[in-house]
Amino acid sequence: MSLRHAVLGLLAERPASGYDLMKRFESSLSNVWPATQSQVYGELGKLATAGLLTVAAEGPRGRKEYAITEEGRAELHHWLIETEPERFRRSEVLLRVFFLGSVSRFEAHTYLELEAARSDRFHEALKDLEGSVEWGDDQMSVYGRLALEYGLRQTAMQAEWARWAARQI
Amino acid sequence: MSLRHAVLGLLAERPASGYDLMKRFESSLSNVWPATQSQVYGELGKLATAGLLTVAAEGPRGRKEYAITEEGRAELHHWLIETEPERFRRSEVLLRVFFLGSVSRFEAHTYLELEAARSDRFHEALKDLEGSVEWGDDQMSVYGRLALEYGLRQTAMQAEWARWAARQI
DNA sequence: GTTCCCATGTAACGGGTTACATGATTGA
DNA sequence: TCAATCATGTAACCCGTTACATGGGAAC
Repeated sequence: MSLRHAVLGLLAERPASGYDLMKRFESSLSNVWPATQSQVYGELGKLATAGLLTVAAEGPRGRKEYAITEEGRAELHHWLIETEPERFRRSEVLLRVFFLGSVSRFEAHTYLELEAARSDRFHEALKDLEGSVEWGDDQMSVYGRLALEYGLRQTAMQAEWARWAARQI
Repeated sequence: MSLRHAVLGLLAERPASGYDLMKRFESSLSNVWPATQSQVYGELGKLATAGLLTVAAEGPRGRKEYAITEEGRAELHHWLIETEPERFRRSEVLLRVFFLGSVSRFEAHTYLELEAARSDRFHEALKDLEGSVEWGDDQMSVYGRLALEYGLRQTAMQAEWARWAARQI
């Protein structure tokens, strides 16, 4: 049920149309909470019906600009502060590790080395992203940087673990 | 589409009934790939129809013991070695971080410290698990330990990151 | 005038969760 | 005999993905 909060969170910063939101999902939230166009438009409709958003303005080409309401802000705050986030679940990488006993040691070793290389590549991609984004003083820049640092630490840890695991075999 | 591979992977070790599989999902895979009872029974039916499993034996109370076929093993091997695992997606913890600008600095700081404490608690729970499991020489023990080490490193990294992030604010 | 970008929506499908429904066997 | 455990299955619902469908406005 977090897509609604992602939408509320983005609109809390400033009003936007569904189209605008999609771009922001793609540019800043894609690694954290991806969403498709049909999902976003659907959710905007539901949130407006529920009174957490309003259509603040209508523009050309049927553009509807949504703005968060007081109830919307209250719901966002409630979610952020008073509810616990879901712990991580479902890792395809780890699921495979459980079954490495069903292939040869050589294949298992290769899998883990490959996984290390993939983590390195992702780590580098995040560093490139860090270098290419124009970081400002806005909300998204400040907190987006914290999230990116998490990604850097995560990918580094994954690569180290995979190399360690490969040595264990 | 990984539930089918989880089922194949468990049955590759030894034949089992749906009921047996559920217990194994709960005891060893719960942190990596949780599954519900209705999912497991449904998947067993589909896999048997597709010829990746067979009903090897029937027991009391309508018990059906499933065994993996050669095609099943081939599919498991193909998935494990020749396909790429999905990279991590959707972190509710990080989604919230993006929106910490919409609450006070004090609340943002508290959230991150709380997150650090939650990571510590999960880390300790994993250590307890490590101490309580009877580790043998079987496939699941060897590779399960690698997965558990990942969890330990992950939770440690999360706690460190959250404390670092709290200091940034 | 044609191509890009802006802009919104619907439909079909698949996977996951929860709840419902049923019943046999074992052991205290 | 009663409770716990073994054992299988179905139905409804929600969420996410992919594909389809449509059209206005701006710039060249």
